[in-house]
Amino acid sequence: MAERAHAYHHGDLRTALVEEAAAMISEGGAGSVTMRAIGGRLGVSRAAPYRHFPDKTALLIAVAVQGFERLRGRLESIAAADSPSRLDRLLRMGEEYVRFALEHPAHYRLMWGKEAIARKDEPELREAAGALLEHLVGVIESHQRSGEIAPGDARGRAYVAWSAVHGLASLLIEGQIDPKVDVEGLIRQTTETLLAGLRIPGR
Amino acid sequence: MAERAHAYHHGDLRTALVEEAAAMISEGGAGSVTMRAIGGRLGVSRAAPYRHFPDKTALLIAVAVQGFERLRGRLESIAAADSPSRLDRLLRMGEEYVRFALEHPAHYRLMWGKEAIARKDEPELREAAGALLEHLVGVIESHQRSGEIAPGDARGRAYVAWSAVHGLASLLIEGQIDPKVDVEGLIRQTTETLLAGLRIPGR
DNA sequence: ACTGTTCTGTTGACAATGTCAACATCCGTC
DNA sequence: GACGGATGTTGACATTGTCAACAGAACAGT
Repeated sequence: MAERAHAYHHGDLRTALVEEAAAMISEGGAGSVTMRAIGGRLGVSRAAPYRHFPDKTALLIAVAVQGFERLRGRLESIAAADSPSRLDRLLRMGEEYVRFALEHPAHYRLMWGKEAIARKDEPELREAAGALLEHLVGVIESHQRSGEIAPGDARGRAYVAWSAVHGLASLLIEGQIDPKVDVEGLIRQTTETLLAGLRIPGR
Repeated sequence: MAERAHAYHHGDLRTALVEEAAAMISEGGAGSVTMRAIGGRLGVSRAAPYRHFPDKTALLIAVAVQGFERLRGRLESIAAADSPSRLDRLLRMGEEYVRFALEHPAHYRLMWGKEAIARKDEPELREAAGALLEHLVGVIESHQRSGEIAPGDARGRAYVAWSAVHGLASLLIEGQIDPKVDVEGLIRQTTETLLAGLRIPGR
């Protein structure tokens, strides 16, 4: 039996835990998620989550994985949509990436593991982030074929692009950017600078 | 008696706390810093730090501020050093930034506040990061005057550059980059792509 | 030197939290 | 209907940050 979305006592507590934890993170940050609090909100006891996750970290990892999957979903829907030009499509993907982080700052922070996730190399998390990267590599390759990005080393160029949008997202949600700055303009400037650099053949 | 110069009073406990906390962070991450542990290592009680910092977060913020200052010091010494060409100097600054993060991953993580620092807008932290940014703006302007970077909006271009190096540093220390990748090459590729993009006038 | 004030450090206590062990309950299957 | 495993509860414990009450040290003014 692969699937069992059956209702035992609570219903589908495992799914409910992940969703409720994500909601609590959005409301009060990852620090506000305690086993007692999440249990209380779902009407179960503090130890109930331990029947579905070995520890709190595992629950938070599930939330982080969900975040990576949703982010990838948003980027893929942009990649799939028709665009006036393919270059514009790539720009919009970069903007969408940053916008996701701005819309869900605490969730995005959790995805990067700094806050509450132990340092262990969690394969689930690595895999979710890896899927995002693979999609980005594919997009880069597609733009290389149409000549808008210099050929060669698609993976390296994908890392460079990822660095740029992740770095900007991180600066923004950590409050390191002057509030007077035009955020939309900065996002656009970043993606355009990035594309200009990628268009030029490296060594 | 040289070791126990001060029986009851420590001497300069405040400074010792910051340095010891930084050392513990390097050894075992920010999670390994507890008031009891740091007190034990310094030979004082668990509550002694409260005579110098209002709470644990304040101590960690002091450590983070120290990190920003040291990073800025390293970048400034590169900026001040003579270089064959100014462009090479800028490349080296970017590489040095990433190298700092790779040498002190836990400390760098702490500087970005995700792990243990409350979400409050701590003016000290903001100021230390701001000083780093101001230095970067100055360097950008100097390169604009010599024509290696397109003119206009030096602050925006500084943010773009900061995003690129911070994003790469973040990806690297969070283990999101395939271990098989040549890290030095990726760093160089990132800085070169960035510079290529900055050389082209945006709108 | 005496004294009082302030700085610095200690100890005891408490609440919050993650987690485990023991127990209870509910479900599908023989 | 009984059984076994999955699911949930309660009690307990260690760890941790933090505060209150206390104590020793330095120092200024007399």
